[in-house]
Amino acid sequence: MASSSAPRRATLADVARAAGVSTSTASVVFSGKTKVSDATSERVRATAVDLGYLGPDPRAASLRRGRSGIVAVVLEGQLRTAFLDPVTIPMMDGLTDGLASLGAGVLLLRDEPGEDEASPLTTAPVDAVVLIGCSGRTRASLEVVRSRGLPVVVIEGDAGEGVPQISLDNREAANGLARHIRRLGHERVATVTLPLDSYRERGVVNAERLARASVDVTIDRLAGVREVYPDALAVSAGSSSIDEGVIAGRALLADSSTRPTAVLAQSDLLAVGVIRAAEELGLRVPEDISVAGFDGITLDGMGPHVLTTMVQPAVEKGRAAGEQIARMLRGEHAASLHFTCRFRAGTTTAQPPA
Amino acid sequence: MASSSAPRRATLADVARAAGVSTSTASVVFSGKTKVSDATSERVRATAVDLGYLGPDPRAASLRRGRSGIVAVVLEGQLRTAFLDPVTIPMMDGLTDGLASLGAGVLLLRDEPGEDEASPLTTAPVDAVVLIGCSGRTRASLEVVRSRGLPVVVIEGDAGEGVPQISLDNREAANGLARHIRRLGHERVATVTLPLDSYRERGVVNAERLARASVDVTIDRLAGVREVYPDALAVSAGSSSIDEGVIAGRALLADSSTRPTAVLAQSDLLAVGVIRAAEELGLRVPEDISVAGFDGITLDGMGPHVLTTMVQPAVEKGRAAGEQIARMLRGEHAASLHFTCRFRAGTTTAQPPA
DNA sequence: TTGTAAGCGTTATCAT
DNA sequence: ATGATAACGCTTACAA
Repeated sequence: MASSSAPRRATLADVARAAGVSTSTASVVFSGKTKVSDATSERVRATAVDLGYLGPDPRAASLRRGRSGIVAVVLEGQLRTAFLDPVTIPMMDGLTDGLASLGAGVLLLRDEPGEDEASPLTTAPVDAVVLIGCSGRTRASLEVVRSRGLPVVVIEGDAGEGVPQISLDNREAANGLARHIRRLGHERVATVTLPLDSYRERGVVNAERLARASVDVTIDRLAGVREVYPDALAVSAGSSSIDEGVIAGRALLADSSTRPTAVLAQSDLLAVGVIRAAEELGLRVPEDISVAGFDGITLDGMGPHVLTTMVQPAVEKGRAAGEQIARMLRGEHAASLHFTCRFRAGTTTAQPPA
Repeated sequence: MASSSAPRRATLADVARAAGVSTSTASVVFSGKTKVSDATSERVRATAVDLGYLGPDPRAASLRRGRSGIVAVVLEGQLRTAFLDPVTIPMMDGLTDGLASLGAGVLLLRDEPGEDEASPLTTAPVDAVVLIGCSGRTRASLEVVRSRGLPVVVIEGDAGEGVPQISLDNREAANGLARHIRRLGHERVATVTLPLDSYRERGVVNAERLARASVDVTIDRLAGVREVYPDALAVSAGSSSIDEGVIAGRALLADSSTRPTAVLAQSDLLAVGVIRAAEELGLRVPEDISVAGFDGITLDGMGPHVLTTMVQPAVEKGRAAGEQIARMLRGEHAASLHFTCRFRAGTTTAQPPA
């Protein structure tokens, strides 16, 4: 069918010419932005089919319009790592929702380890950028974004001066959880934290390590607990996962003489791990030991337990980010938004053993 | 600083003029495609800074180049659903890897429920498309993609005529697992399948339901098992998750008179659920009952068990898709690729009880 | 309802 | 090493 030498693709101009109309009319036939008589519309469409015209080229349209309809989301590290965190996915879902009014798609970018100068972020035809978990390497991305003059929103991170951010009441929520534990009568309480920095070292969090910590979420949630239990023993996990929770849980619970009666984990996954570790050691939850989490994710495979936790509005956070982006692209003023967690009493916390 | 009326952004032409060079020279200063004397390069860069030029506009560049550097990935349904499947994430990681040689980013699109005519896929400035799990609604996406004349690769799905696809030896692998079970001496074997279609109904899979099934993965894995155990009882799960595995497991194991000695689950998550159900019922795995999975994902929180399973090369599948896309964009011929699973003997299968 | 015309900001080719 | 020039394919005031 096709001729042998690469036949230049038909363009809107070709169609217009062949149909005997102006390019503007042809354009409008496809965009529907203006009324066109049925007759011409038909004729143009037919000619388009004849010539094998495949519809307006989005690249040309986006140049002309000054919009590509694409918003970049910059995630830390490997996709794998980012999506391991169960709150990421609902958040992304919310984001696509919030962006829906723009009809914008989401371009996934990872912040490259740095050496490579040509970050895709430099050359991607995006209208705006969402930065997630602005820590360490993400700051470099922020620089690129600012130097390109793109609208940007940061989720769970501090981008400083006038960058709208979507934040969570991490300290207050952790504090609330700790108060719940205190109300139950617990006195010996320990906490399992998320990683303190990109090195993700496990172990007891002392003053020195804490001073060097760079992940705000971790710092804030810990601060909230320490407001109630200033001397709570804290151990850091290598990541937010059940396995890490098990490791931390064993470390915390193995020695029955120093064993806490309650453990506050900084994520639900870690909490589940702590529960596993407790069960391994023959401890019953919550009779022998209380465990609370953080996030309020829907956890597959939890069995009969309902985790006591702080439910964070993950979808809403994402949606809010999307909506602020939409505002900025409409030329409106975008604001920082602060979300609060909701306490959920579960079956994993109770009074300490007598 | 900035003047009050919206000051048109500086363009490359502005910079060139102000620096006293041609636009082509200015362009090359930024792209590095040709040698430029240090002197001019410096001057152009300095002028750019002076004028507040933010670098070449990717939208214009992509029109001129005919490339946007973006590849769309179409997922079924909500992001949430797509990413619930633990193989999706490594696959996406592989995909971004495979695409890295192009410097292309990945645009996440969900196949909309249909009514909305203006699918983002119609207007997104993408160079190519990857379709995942081509079932049902995804076919509509395929139509759009073809009518736009975009290069496309399908993962785990049949797009027919000349569309490169990345496939897995689902039937053979399931068969291998079943043979492993038979070698161990099992005779009463049941299987838990993935959903049969988009209705995702749970329950016994009879001939009638099987005839109406539309998900190839499910059909093929079941076929592989039935080659070895033609009469194996099959129950379908509502999704690939631990909770669904528990439900199916209870149904299968509750009645001790009809209880199978081995259960082949079509995914690792389902297998974990079956194991939970077994333990609930006081059955030991693998002493009382053997359980095998499928996928070979790294499963957080599995404890001491190592699942007997077929490890599928998820990352490689994604990478392969990316590489085929890269070939097509270079004008080379792209091929369909077939991947095979690798058997992994774990601790969850053994001889049937005596 | 349709046409005219002026870009959108860049890059590639080919000279010089 | 640099410059002139021609696209790239479309949208949108504005005019008719």
